[in-house]
Amino acid sequence: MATMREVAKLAGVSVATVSRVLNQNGYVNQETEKRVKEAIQTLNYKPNEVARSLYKKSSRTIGLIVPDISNPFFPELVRAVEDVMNIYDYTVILCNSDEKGDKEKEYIDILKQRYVDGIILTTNQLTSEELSDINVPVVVLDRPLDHSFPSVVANNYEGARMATNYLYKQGCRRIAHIQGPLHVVNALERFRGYQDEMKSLGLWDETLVFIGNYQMSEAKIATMEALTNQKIDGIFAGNDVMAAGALKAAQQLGLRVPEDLAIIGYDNIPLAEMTTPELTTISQPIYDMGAIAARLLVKKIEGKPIDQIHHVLPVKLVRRESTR
Amino acid sequence: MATMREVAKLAGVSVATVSRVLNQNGYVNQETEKRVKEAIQTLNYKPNEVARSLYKKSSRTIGLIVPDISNPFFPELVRAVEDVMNIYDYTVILCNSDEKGDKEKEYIDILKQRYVDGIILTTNQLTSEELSDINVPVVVLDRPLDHSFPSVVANNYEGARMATNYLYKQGCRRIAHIQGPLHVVNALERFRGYQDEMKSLGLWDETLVFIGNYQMSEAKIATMEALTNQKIDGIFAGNDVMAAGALKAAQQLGLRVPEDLAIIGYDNIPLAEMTTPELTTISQPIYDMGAIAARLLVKKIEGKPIDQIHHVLPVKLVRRESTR
DNA sequence: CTGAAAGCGCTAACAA
DNA sequence: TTGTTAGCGCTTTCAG
Repeated sequence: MATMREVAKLAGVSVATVSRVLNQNGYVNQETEKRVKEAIQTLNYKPNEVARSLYKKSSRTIGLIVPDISNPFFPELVRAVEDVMNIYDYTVILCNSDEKGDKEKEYIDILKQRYVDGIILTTNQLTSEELSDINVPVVVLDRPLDHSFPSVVANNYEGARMATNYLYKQGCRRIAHIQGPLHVVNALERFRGYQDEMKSLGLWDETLVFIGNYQMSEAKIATMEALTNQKIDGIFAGNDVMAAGALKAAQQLGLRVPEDLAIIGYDNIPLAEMTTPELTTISQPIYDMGAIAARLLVKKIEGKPIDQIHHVLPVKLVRRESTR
Repeated sequence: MATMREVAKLAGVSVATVSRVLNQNGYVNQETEKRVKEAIQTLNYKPNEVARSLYKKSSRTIGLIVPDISNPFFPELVRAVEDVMNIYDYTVILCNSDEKGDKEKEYIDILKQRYVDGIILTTNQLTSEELSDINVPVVVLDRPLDHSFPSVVANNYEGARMATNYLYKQGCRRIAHIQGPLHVVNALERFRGYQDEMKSLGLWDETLVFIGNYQMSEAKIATMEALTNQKIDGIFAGNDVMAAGALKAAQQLGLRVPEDLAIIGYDNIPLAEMTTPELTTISQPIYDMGAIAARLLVKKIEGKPIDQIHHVLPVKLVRRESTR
């Protein structure tokens, strides 16, 4: 890797001049500019980003903290963030927090030590007080915190009501809910949406609620148990992975889906089209969420005006085969 | 963020001394060491990694280039790499190449500009000549290149023979193959394994081979067509995603799986357990592959001796419900 | 329009 | 055992 000094020498100018043509700031003679550009070409010079970062206190890098990239909801989100950041010439450091506040904090420190220009957080173990002294632009994605940071979330509450109501309209009256971990805000909101809808339908019964922890295996076990002990004709699962688990349980018990039991998931991850029957689900604009968050972060970093701080994206029902 | 100078001032010593206690090199008085440590504590000092990188020409960061994180094979691989790198205090920059040589090259340049200490490549668009002047430690993962770089791959050829032979032993005689994109080395090897096994079984017939491009939808369409035009009693799909597509096609045509048609996939991604029937598949130790590659890279970076340069990990057959 | 020089925060000789 | 100094490669005043 050639250095700027070498380019300068070859072009017969000072490093300051090279820097000027590189960053297109300051005045520089047409002639010299051409010579410098040639030198850059022949040496295949690429500026050293580390040196640049040290001076600028900014690294054209952002941190992206997700709970776990192997959770099928996140790959698309991560991809979207990477795509957008790539357009703006930022690089992304990926961090898996496993929903642990400690790991999140640790990563935030590590990222700050590297002069990241911003952080996208997909997590909510940290309170906003703990984040208050972070002094790096932050955008919160998928997991709302409070109103102190720009955020991009989908309308979990509405989606849950929509799902529950759809099952009702399909004729279900004993509608169970398999809930995700309630310390995860969106799981809580989905539960609330379900609860409110059931109440307004006059169908609320707390024994219809089960814990699935966003895991297929746990959801399957919980569903097995629920289905054998209760009369249930519809299930609203807190995510698609749990819906797949519920589907398995139903099939194992010899129930027909959707005839005997309707199932609806949440997220619309690729898996939802791969099961048989395919899953009816609430679709979140996952890619858009990531892309919007990334754009928001870039604007914050560059100090550009932000028209809207909090984005609540609409969700929609995708009818497939697991409901009538 | 406090700087070293501030720590030095507070402790009443020179920055050199602070550096010494920080890096535990050189001699330093017990007393002063204590004072320095206190100062570090009270200021909550964290060394500036960028400055450190500039001097050391090393950033405790590695680049991980994958084709596409949304392809369900990669999240687990990425997770493994991140986990291991995290243990050794390295940070990972994620790059999606979409199998494009240009993007790969571009990312490699960007990574080098940032003084990454190493790169893990999960791709094979670049020839080893193009990579020869890279002068950064590289480990090749999942997609073998040639023998110039350390590599970690699973035994694709054996896996394919195993899958094909298993279908044969289950009584299948007209065994089709849905192949992945042949410019992807592992897809090619799986095809070769299938071909060789079919030949040695005396069953080889080139009209039994279809293109699925590692995509569910394409595999579904190809299977539909194949199934209506041909007599086929077994399908070996180049990956699980395509196996899921084949399964859908079969079900849509009213074929029973595995009774009328046996299907076997490849990869053993989580999806394989979510379909009904669950997919019999060839299991690759995905997490291990990532972890071994990461360990290999760390050893290369730290100049430690490497006992084995090329790792070909064994695969195994996982019997589930899509075969008899 | 251009160059010299200082400095981003850290590390590693070299002296003391 | 400690401080001084130079320098990693770049950017930006400040003089010319």
